[in-house]
This record gives sequence, structure tokens and C-alpha cells, in this order.
Amino acid sequence: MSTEKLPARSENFSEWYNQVVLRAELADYAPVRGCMVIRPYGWALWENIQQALDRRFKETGHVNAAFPLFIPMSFLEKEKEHVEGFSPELAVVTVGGGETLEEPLVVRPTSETIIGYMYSKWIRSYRDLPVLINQWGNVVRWEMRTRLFLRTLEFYWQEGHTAHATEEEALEETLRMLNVYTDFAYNEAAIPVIPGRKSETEKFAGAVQSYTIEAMMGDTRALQSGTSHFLGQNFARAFDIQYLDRNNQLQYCWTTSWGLSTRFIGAIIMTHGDDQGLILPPRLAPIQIVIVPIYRSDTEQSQVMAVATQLHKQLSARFRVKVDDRSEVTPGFKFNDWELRGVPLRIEIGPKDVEKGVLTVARRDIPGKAGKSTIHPNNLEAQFAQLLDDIHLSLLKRATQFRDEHIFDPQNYEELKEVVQHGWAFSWWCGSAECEAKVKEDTKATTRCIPLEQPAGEGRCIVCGQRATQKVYFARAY
RNA sequence: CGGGGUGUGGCGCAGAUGGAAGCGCACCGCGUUUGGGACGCGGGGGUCGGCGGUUCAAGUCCGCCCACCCCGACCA
Repeated sequence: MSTEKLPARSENFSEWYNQVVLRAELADYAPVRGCMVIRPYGWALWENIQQALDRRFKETGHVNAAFPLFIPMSFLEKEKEHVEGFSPELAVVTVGGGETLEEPLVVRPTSETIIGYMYSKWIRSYRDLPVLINQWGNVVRWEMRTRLFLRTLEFYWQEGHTAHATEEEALEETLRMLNVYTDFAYNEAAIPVIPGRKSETEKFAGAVQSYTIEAMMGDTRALQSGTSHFLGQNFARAFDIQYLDRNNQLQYCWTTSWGLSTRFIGAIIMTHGDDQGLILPPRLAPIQIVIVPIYRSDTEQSQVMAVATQLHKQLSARFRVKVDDRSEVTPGFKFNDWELRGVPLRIEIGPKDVEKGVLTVARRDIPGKAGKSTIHPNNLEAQFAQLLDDIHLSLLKRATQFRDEHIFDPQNYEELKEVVQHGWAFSWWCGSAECEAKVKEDTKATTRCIPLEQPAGEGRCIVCGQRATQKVYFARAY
């Protein structure tokens, strides 16, 4: 616990971010460079993310399974682009039980290869298709520069891997899961992500096409928050995933993969947080309502605690509630503490409230006195459900407004260079890697996505002036 | 891997010219407090990143090594 104020977001956004993560006790640095410990509060948030996603996966027909952490080195080498993309960041095990291994094992950076290998064993007939499997697990990528949640050597995620009989079906699956992520981001996390397609240079190593949900952080940088890949027959050919169709013809499968990681926690922090700390979206918050009792004398304490305990019991049936009964810190400290931790609603119960038979409620999304109101204890569940929904909507509205205010439509290349310093540019783009590279070279901004929703007509590439049929977002990214 | 920086109680730091390791916060105890980050008194805790050297004497000077942080190249 610390009593110091956080650095202001406007002064030093990344320092604000680090301190929020550490002080809200979401995570801590591990003894190994680039690794972190996800603490109980952070893990509880992840568990809620998992639940919300897992429910959507099941609803769309997927099942969970678990594949091994170790993958034979040779597997990675079977898909050319895949190995080129991942080999620089592999952790490799060369010794086991004191003996040098016959073949080195890589610690999975992603599981397309080993799952592809298994699929080739399991799939024989069109009757076996589609295979719709998801895995919750952890992967390792030896990154050079790391940041809590946003990029660590090891991270937790889910990776879905599906195999289909036809290209159409696989493409449909790819977009279905992109929609699942979009729906999750809007309706659980209150994050207005933009779904779109990745450029050739930005796509997943080994994919035919990659789709992404891109979110704008509070400093206007972009964060890829989830991805869905159409893998074509690349991995099916590399791993011999074949089936006999109705006409007894041997065919290669069409596969997809899609993932969302603990990085999403970073997206939540940087989308909604303010100078007081975290603001957690109500549907994912580990604690939705915190009750802070206030008292002086022993008599007051017993009166107040009686109400607090009863209220806790009543509300717990429907909400995630906590009573902060710590006696060693003052109410003022607790207010700040729970605001730092982002709890959406706080109930203050003091002698005055007990006397009047009311509750004082403070909304986390509206700081200070403005967010406080007095409510009468009739139909409490409905009142709190309404309040939490209101907070969800207000967070989404605020984030959407911020996003839209920082998306620009530069009229020429000079303007583009300027706007990507403090926002995103939404511009016509010819699609060439050269133009993309030039923007990156000049501004550090990269293409984030070609949004699914495109304006009508066509224009001129913002970089080279050639005919362009699509608009793309350029932004500096995490 | 290139450029810059930092290593001293849990955290943040101070320790010119070598001469008995300190401060703030946190922690423990007691008391007073408690409606927006309380206060008093009393405590516990550090082989000064590591190894080697110079010296009567090294946190301080010299050499080597290690780790971490920031900025680049790479990335969900």
C-alpha cells in the first residue's frame, strides 16, 4: 500500500501504467527478466475474461482441450513462413534429465504445428469435420523489450484451432471468431475495438489472412487486442491434414486459428483508467461493489457493521461484493485504495446513513462528489444492476468518443505524419508494402487494420497517390 | 546486439575530499483517531550487486564480471 498519488496520465502515461499495475496488485515483476507474476486480483480479472469468452466459444460449438508445452523443433520448420516468423523468439530446451536431447524441444510460442500434427492423425473423413478445438494455456516468446501484460516472455491466452472441409467454411469461422472477440470487447470490457484485416506485412507468420481487433489506448497508441487467422491450406499441407470427401477424393483441410491473451488486461487498463487508477468495466470487475463502513465509537461500529454485513449478504447473491472491514486504515484511505483498484461501485455506510436508513453510493466512472448519490434501500438489486449497466454504457460511450476524436482523415502525406503523433490516421492506401514501410520509417506508425466497414468508392493512396480501393488505419502501436 | 543510465533495509533515496551506514514511506507494539490518502511514542530490519586489488582503514579509489531500467532494431 502506498499513500502517494499516481503520476498523471497526461504527464507520463507509461509510468502511470506501470504503477497502476503494481499498486493495484494486478501483477508484479518476476525474478526472470521479462516475466511477471499475475497476482490474485489480476488473475480474478483474467478468470472473468476467460468465463465471458469461454461461454461464447461453447455457444459457437467449440470444445476445450490441452496440448503439450513442448514441441519438437522440426515441427516449427515444416511451415516456411511460420518458422521464419517465430525462430528469432523461440525458447529451446536442449537438455532434459541431465542428457542432451536427440532433438531440441521448443517451448510453444503458439500451437499450430503440434495441433496440426494431431489433427492429421485424427481427421480421416469429411464426417470428422469440422474440428473446433480451443485451448487455454500459456506460451513463450523471447521478446527483446517487455512490458507488464502488454508483452512478456510468457503469457496466458486461449488459442482456438479449427479444421474445415472447405475454404468458405474456414473463412466463415475466421470472421465468426473475430465477431466473437468484437462482441466480447464491446459488451464485456466496454472497449470499442475496430475489427479489420491485417496487411500482408503485419499478418501472422503462416497465415493467408489475419484479422484483428484494434483498440485505441488512452495515449492514442493502438493495441492489437485479439486476432483471428485464416490459415488456408498452409498448415494442412505442412502437416498432412487430409480427408476423404464424399466422392472418395483426398482433400487438404482448411484451417483457422484465433487468440486473445492477458494483453487484453493491458487494454482494459489503458482504455478506461484515470489519474486515480484503474476503472474496471463492471461485467469483468473481480469486485463490483465494495462496502466501506464508517464509524467512531464501538457503538457506531456495531450498528454500521450490522448493516454492512446484512447488505453484503443480500447483494452477494447477485453481485461480486466485498466489505472492507480493515480497522487499521481510515475511510479516506479506503476510498482512494478502491478507486486505485478500479471497483465500479462503492457503498459508504456511516452513522448518518444508518440513522436515515439510506445508502451513500459512489460511482468510479464519475470522480469526486459528482459521482456520489444517496439511494433508498428498496429494490436494491435492481438499483445496483441498473447502476452497473449505466457505468458499462458510460465507459463505452466515453471510450468511443475518445477514439473518434482521435481518428483523423489527413488530406496529404504531411498531414498524416502530423496526425499519427497524437492519433490515428484513416487513409486511402494502395496496398503496397513500400508505402507502408515509408510511413513506418517516417513516423513509426504502422498499418493497424483495414476495417471491415469501408467507405464507398475509391481514392488516392495517401503515400504514393496511386489509385486505392481501401482505407486503412495508420497508428503507432504497442 | 548498439547508445544511455542505475545497483545502499521491503520500496524510494542521501551518503564531497576514504575514518562507527542514515532519511522518508512501508512493517511490528501501545495509545489517541476514523464521512476523501490520520497522529504521537516506542521498536525490528542492511555481508552497501558480485569477485579481486590498493590501504592501518573501502559504500566511497582501481580492475573485471553480473543484473536491471530507458532509447533503438524485433513483436500479441
